[in-house]
Amino acid sequence: MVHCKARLDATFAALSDVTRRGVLEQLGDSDASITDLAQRFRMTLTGMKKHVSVLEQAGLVITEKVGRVRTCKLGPRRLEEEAAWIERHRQLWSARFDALDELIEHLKRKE
Amino acid sequence: MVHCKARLDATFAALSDVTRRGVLEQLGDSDASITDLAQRFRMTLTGMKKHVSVLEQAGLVITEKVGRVRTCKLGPRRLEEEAAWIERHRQLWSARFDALDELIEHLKRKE
DNA sequence: TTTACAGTGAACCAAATGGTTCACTGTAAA
DNA sequence: TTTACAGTGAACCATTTGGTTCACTGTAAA
Repeated sequence: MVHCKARLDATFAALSDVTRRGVLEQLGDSDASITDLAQRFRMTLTGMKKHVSVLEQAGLVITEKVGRVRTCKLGPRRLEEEAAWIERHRQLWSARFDALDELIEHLKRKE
Repeated sequence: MVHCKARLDATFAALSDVTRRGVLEQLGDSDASITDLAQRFRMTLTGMKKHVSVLEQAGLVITEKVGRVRTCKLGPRRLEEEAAWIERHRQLWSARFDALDELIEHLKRKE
């Protein structure tokens, strides 16, 4: 469960960078090499490699090196945990706003 | 739309810290002052104030200072954008895995 | 067998992050 | 009117982050 917190940390951190979200979008479209990605995002090979490593660390991307090219593709994680976290909090939010709505209704009826 | 990217950045960054997620959970339960939160998370007032500012910046929390105490509560944003982003990518993921499943099925039938 | 190319790792850099202390302001309570 | 308390801002600090360059390895192509 501590483990789980750390993973949420890693995943949300990975998603907090616009370049990395872009890489995920790209990989949703088709697999790509480090060179492909570096070109598309106008960045050094080394720089892109780091981003890919972050995504890989978070389990969002998997890579395989064959010959001299490393191919990146979307990983097996489907963001279930993150979706669940957000959904849970949407419910908290909603509950509170609903309560507010009810209160307002109540006050209205009282007048 | 650039605006939107920046907001996703800010929100995911805000969510990438375990303390800040904890604060959101707490505020889902009940409103709290900076002092309350600082105590609960064993942190300086100043430190907690910074976290709250980050959450406020991302629109996840709103605060109001009356007298000398600043009360924090969940903000009007309900993480719709973030949920949408994640959902969209869950679909991308799923589509790719479904395609893989189909390929496997196809290969099986061929044998 | 050269030569060119994809990636990698180390070293470096500036900026951001997560935290502290300390001095201060403003408000509430005695 | 003291005094205590909640918050704030500035300054500082260590670590992380997002990026670079440069030297290197290994593989593919000529």
